[in-house]
Amino acid sequence: MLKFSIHKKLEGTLARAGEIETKNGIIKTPAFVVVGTKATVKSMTAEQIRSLSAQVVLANTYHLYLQPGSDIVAQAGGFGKFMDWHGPTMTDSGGFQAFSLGAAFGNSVSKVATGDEVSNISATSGQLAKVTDEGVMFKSHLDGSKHLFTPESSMEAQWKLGADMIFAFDECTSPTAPYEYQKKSLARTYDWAKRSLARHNELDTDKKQSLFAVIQGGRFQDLREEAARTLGALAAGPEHSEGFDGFGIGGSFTKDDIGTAVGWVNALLPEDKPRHLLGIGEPLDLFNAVEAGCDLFDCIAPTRMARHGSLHTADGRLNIKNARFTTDFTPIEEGCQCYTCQHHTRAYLAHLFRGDEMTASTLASIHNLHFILRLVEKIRESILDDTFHQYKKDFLARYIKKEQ
RNA sequence: GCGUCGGUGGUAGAGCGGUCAAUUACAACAGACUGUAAAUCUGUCGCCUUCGGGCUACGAAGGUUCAAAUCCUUCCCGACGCA
Repeated sequence: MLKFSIHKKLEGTLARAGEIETKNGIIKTPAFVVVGTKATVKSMTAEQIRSLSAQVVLANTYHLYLQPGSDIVAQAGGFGKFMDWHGPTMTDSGGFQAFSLGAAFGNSVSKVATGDEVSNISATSGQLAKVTDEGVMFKSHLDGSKHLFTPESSMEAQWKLGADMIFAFDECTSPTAPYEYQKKSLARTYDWAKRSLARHNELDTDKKQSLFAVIQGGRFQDLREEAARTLGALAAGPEHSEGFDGFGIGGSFTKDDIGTAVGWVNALLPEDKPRHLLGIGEPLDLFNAVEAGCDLFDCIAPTRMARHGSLHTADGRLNIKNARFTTDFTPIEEGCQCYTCQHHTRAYLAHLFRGDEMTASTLASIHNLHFILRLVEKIRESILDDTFHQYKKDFLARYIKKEQ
């Protein structure tokens, strides 16, 4: 069971800086959670993750359940030990795969909406996930075999995976889902949260794991607020220790309303519980979400972008594969303290990418994770010393739109 | 010297009379990516364009045909075989 303490609140906003204490260490919040879906941060060793001063690693239940199997991970002593990560850990419930393998499958719909999506829940061709009130029927993307995930089975799998913080099984809806569907789905996610909590309490009698409920509701204020109120009421408290230890905020927003919509939720959630914004990790979004009261963020963006050659700099992202970098013998970013920038040039990275060398992914991931981890660290410091607004303004003035 | 088979866009390699500016792959040039179906995916890729189309192209030069990368002749180049 975790302890969460708030050290400083930023006046006039919902932002706060604090600490989460887990049995495997302390997380200074706001914090960026590194994603290691299959008990590995793609292309990186645990030692490299440590060297970045990452605080927490999140793995995915769906993936580890399928391969190598939850029992094997349990035998290994949990996914953290399995991968040689001894700090705090989290697992996602598999709920996101209801979206990524379901409504999103083959539909070029992404988690962050543009706002122009057409409401649509009928495009079901080739989907690998089907949602019912009981749970989600997955067709494994690995071998096509069928697997039913329920709130109960997700809790059981996450129990075996052994993370410090786990998530209730939820339905992550598509940005294209209309209001009526979001409303119906929200009721289901609420029901699943209660089922998750019940099963979690049966399994975790020693309070080893902390369970986060997930707030859904799409882009609709009334649904988001309803979810925050109803699930917030189930938070653990002095007289009710078997409640939720934190909250995840999931589902879809547009980039523009990410701050405001998250704020609707956090204004209503119990203040003394950590809030994890699921799957968000671009600089602008991080600033807005912190300001709207979020404490934790996980995102695949830094590592996936890195593997695809898109690298963060203070002046925006650059595509290292562009022709202009083939003879650029400066670091990705002048002054960057990451291993990659301390030892290698843009030209070298460009060469590794063009040659499809595996080291390209590693070096690029080190850089992007360093960039995002340091960014969130600096955001935290700026809350503590009351310079958040200035820092946000200065950072974004350079980062947004400016091309190198 | 004789014979056989070949010479196609940056590369490899399809096409073998019209539907061919020419399949495909790679390379190249750009773009996308937010709880990882992702070391992935998308677009462009002869020149010009008012995006309708126009022009020049399949070793070179001629020729046959309404029509040629595709057929014929000669030449040049390459591989192999025989001398």
